[in-house]
Amino acid sequence: MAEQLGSLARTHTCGALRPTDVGKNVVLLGWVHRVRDLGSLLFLDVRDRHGLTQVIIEGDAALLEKVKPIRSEFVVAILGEAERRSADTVNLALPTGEVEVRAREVRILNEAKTPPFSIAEDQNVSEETRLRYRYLDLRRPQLQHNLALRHRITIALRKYFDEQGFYEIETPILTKSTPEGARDFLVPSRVHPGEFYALPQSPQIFKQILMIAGFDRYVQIARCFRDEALRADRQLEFTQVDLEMSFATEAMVFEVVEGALAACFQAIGVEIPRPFRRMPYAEAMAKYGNDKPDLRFGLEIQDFGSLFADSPFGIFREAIAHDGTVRGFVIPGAAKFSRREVDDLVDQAKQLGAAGLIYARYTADGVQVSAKAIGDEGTRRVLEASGASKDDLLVLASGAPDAASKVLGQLRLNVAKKQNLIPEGRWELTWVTDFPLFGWNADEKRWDSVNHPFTAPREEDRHLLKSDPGKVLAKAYDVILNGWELGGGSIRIHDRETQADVFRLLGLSDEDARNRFGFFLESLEYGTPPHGGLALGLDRICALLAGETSIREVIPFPKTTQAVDLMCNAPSTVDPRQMRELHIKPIA
RNA sequence: GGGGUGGUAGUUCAGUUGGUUAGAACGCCGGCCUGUCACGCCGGAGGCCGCGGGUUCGAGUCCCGUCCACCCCGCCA
Repeated sequence: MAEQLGSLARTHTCGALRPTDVGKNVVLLGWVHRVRDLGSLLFLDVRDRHGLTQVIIEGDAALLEKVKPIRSEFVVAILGEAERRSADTVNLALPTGEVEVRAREVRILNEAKTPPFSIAEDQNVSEETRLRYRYLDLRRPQLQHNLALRHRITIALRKYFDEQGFYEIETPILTKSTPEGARDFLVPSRVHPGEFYALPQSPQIFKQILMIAGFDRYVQIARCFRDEALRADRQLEFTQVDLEMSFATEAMVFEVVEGALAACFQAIGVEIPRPFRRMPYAEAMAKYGNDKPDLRFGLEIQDFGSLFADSPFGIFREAIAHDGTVRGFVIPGAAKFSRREVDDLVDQAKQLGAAGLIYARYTADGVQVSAKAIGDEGTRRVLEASGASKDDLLVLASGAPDAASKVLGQLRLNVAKKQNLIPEGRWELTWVTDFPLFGWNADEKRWDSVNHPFTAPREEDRHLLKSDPGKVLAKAYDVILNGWELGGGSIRIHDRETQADVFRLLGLSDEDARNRFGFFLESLEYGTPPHGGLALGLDRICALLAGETSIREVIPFPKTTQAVDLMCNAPSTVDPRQMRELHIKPIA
């Protein structure tokens, strides 16, 4: 049934024809977008990724008979002549709308089953169906546009980094497992029974070794793998724009990365102001309860600890007496919240782990507070300090400073979303700097790296390494866009002793360290330049710039939150022979 | 592992306090139509109400379990 392409070559894409092409003999190759059959007059809209062209079939009974079975998504070749449309039939909605192709011959190159959802209609389809028929979803304008944008961003980055003197260098996909950090994906070795490769969580060690090797500036668009829970902004495999620079200071990394992101924004025609804002980690945690603050809206968290040290409200007084504090934020216009709405806020706070949530507001004849013991005077004082107007609602939580801010920070995001306080089309970029180097792991009673174990401490904090590790701040930084972590990095440790000190603090014995990173520790001793870098999440950049809320919309073949590829049905069982060859056996 | 939202025709959805034969739109199939472009008009087919139990005279609707998709927490150096 299907006819042959033969030596037929397209003369124009489906988005190309203009009035200047009128009179030309053309060959179009593409998919049938829509058929409009008017009896002895029939229109075909033919589509490819470049656009849509109207084809007219008229006055040729044999041809009309031949095209009769054509349905949406058939693949066709159109041979005909480009004609100007009469003034009353031009379609200004189409770039090709001033012309049409009068078909002389139509070849049906392939038929198509009726697709489970329409490519031509812009209808909502459940993500499950879209993922199962991803090849059809990819034909639709949204993903066509998103992947085109991703291409432009990727090209812009490669061009930018080349201009900045970076070499693009590849690193292994089959590499060595390093037990800290995310769960590794393991690949059993056939040649070495019982041994495994790991897929890289990031090319971290390799890029540092490239600095030791003298490559000075390295960049890679690197696939990374982490066997962790999936989210809207996290997939098992994702793409990092990984970079590293020798003799780099934090300021140098910031400048290079700001230029790279500016190049990305140019792909959507947006000029972003530079330099970006910088915010110490401690400030981000205090004001936004979060190390990736969304700065598109206010609702900043304020500290009211000093107002409640002698409060008649025991819960606040006690919190302060035990190194805690009272924090809160103002919800604009929320004074009119009903009992039910404020109860909902309190419930949310409790769900987020708060012991409770107190709210306060002005009323027609004074003030109101949900904890009577605070009293009118105390309520008036805190409302005044918060800057709340008579239309606003103040919410308060007490506890350890970070814990209180964390709950309020999450509540802040919920409220902003629900109250529609997040403006469209705003781009709020910021660096978050001065992360702590270590975090206390209460479960295992030891220090963990907040970033990774190769992150350098700030010089002024080095003396605290042994005496007070929790106070040591790192030369580490994240770059944040609209509440998403776009990337993070650090200046690295480049001397053997500091690296050994850090490993010791992390509870890694010399032997453990040797087993896991021995080759790397050894390499540090052969002339390592000071160096640092960062990795950007390419999927996240593309998603945000495409206006999407999930990176699945910029990844051609993503997995579900249950880590399944619904199109090819991976993962799946394998032939027992394959497993035997790999010396492995399922235990469940 | 925990919390939440959803699952009814190919698709997107509606379906009342549990009560006749489960509806709509688009799509699909057939017919008519010479200027359509979301063509129009006429006719038609299409349902394991996610799956399994239970309550009931009677379940799409109520209860329990389970599966799938999505969002969030934990997790993600």
